[in-house]
Amino acid sequence: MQVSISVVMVAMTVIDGELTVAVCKRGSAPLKGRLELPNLPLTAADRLAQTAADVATEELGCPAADLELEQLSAHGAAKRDPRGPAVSIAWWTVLDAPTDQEGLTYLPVADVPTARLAFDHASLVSEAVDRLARDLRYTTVATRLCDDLFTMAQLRRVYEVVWGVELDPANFHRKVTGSTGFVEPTSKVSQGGPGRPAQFYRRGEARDLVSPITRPTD
Amino acid sequence: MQVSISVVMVAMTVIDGELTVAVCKRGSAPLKGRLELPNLPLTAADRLAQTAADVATEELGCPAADLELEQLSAHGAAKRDPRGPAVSIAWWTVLDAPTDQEGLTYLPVADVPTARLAFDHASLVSEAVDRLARDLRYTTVATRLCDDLFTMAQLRRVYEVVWGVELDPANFHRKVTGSTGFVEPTSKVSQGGPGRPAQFYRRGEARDLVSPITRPTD
DNA sequence: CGAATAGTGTCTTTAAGACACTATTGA
DNA sequence: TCAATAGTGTCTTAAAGACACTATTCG
Repeated sequence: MQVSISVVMVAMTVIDGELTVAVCKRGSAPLKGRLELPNLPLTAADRLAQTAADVATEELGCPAADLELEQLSAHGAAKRDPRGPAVSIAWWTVLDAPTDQEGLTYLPVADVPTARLAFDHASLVSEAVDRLARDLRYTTVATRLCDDLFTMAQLRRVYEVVWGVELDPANFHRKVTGSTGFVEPTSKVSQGGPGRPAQFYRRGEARDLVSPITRPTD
Repeated sequence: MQVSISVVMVAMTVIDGELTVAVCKRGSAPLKGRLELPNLPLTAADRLAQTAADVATEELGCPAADLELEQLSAHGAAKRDPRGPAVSIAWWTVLDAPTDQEGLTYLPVADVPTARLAFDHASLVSEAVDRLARDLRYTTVATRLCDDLFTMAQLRRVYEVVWGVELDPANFHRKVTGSTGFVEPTSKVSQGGPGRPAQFYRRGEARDLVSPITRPTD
């Protein structure tokens, strides 16, 4: 059986202390005008990863080279598209800041249940948020939600926003700096805010954490 | 673009202290006679999970109701099939024992690199083994690699085979029995072997472990 | 009996969590 | 000065690992 395949992207970023997801308005039928996740049709069978990169570059307005895209899952649907049966392959990624791509908006994930996203996109967001929350424990993905230079407090706020908890600053600092390859200290310090200036860090080489960051209320 | 989709299954089980994967011989071109993973073409776009269940039932000879199938990943290939471009969607599962389905053999995963599996199936096996090794830490999947009734030593051997390590029987016993919902004790005890008879356990209700089983040499 | 395996007790070490305390800035 | 935030010290508690020890079977 021949089906058409679309590649869908769940791109998350933190804005004003809220976890948000990039969405755009559908420009054509079916469900014209409804919010949906950025996506593109697959144009060649051996271009799965390339099409995901294209979605990032063209729909998200962010060069794929700056991102780490990860495959999430594949879903089938019989009548998504009037032209025939379709399968969607979902990917996810995180951005250190919202892009200002034309037509793209960032929807707080807390508002997704009431935003009536097109097709099964609401469940894809929920799947991606679960995946991100899990990956925060075992990987260094949180550093990709921060700027190139970030303070320990900024990194900690990523965990607090995604997990919806408060973490002890002292223990978090010790845990992160004690995890080989998580962050690298720089000689720069923050300035301007209240309180003692904080040291800036940048991403370390590690992708996986040897010992996980404990998520409270486990 | 219209492509054909195949659903591929990586089914693993332990035989004689070795982790093995179910493979069969290709019956048609291309690569006729080469070993490959069990698979079926997708026949309807909204039947992704159903087709995976069909592969289990028809190719593996194991009713899908007895298994937990999990999606692994999707891969594209331009010239897999001479009839046109194709995408494969891989799933994985574990069996408590090899099935005796006609034409199916169980290949030790250690032999996969030299067995020249068709297409990208060798990398799918490697991806599934990694996933299984990871899931042993965080889930109760190991109980599905055992019979309905199993001893603590049999459960421990699953970990030892997949991880390729030795675990302390005393600490393993305490950790597993102390993990809520992992196993349920029965009143039965083993008999016939050397040494003190062991208590039989059966699977508990839990799917995820509150606190992971530590993998040595982390 | 001794060899083998099951299972418990217990000590040591490590890591997490709580939180007091010091450090350094802006108002 | 105080309020605020950064970061260190240190105590308590929980869990992992090592391994001695007991329990129960077979040959």
